[in-house]
Amino acid sequence: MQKAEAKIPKGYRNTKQRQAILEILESLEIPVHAEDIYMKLKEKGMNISLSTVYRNLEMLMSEGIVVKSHMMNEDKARYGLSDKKHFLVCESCGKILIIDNCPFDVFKKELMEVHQFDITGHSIEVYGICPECKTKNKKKISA
Amino acid sequence: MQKAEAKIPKGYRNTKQRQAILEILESLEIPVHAEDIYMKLKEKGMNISLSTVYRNLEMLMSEGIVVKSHMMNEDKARYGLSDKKHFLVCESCGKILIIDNCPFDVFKKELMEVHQFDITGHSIEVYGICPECKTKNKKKISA
DNA sequence: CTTCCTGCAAAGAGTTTGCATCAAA
DNA sequence: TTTGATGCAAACTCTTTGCAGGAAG
Repeated sequence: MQKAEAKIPKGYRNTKQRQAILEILESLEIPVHAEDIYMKLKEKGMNISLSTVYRNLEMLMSEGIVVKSHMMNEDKARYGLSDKKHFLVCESCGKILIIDNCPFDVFKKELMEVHQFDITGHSIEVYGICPECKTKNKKKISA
Repeated sequence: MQKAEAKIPKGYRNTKQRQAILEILESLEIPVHAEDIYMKLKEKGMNISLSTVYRNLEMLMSEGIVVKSHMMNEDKARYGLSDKKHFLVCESCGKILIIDNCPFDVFKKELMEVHQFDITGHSIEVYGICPECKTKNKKKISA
């Protein structure tokens, strides 16, 4: 199974900033804050501004390539390619895992019938405590 | 099945603003913006400030009584009692329905085993087009 | 009385926008 | 050459915070 490569959609110019933003998003396992993208590109020596990042993210969202999500307990949004949209978040350390087998489709049909909605998408975030944090907490208690 | 009534948790003073915020939350079917709560109380003639609303929402969240959620395409958070946390949102008109039978528990066990997480909570938002908007769109096209 | 809570105003933080310049096509 | 895209700075909006006065217990 090959990774689908996100490309700049037709009708938009191929600028190096735009290209770089897409590459960053592809290289990441989890969705990130707009400023993370900005910082990573700055570190690479690229001349880019935060507004360019935001403007491109907005364009990519409108084209369905990027999905925006808000984690509980976070004040800023995260952005990621649209195939990474189901998360398992550790409430203790903030670690984020991607859930790749989404069981939602089973439920989707029922939901469409009951509410007569045409379902276009969904977003799932699951919160919990990761194995590492569970271990740390045990140590604290027994110490 | 009787509706569980949310009360001001122990250790906090019983002020009329706090009480009123809780009553508003109980009276609503769907989660609302902080400013909605503020406006509703202002309309009722209550002397209250937006910061009081935010401070109380924060307290209620820390006590697990209120849940904060960000809808896609919205810039501000919504707050609701914690039993109302699964939404069906119309992308066209913004209408929000509560999904009350959450199928997630089936999946939860598997997730805990695979990732060794202690699952503490989750959030689900489903997006689509509601029946009314489907009808409107059809009319537009045929006109 | 004591301490928490509130209202007000100001500060903060993330995101958006206006505008002149730059570069893709 | 044309027009979309960028960088910078300023503007906006939601949310948080400091502080002095007020109310709950």
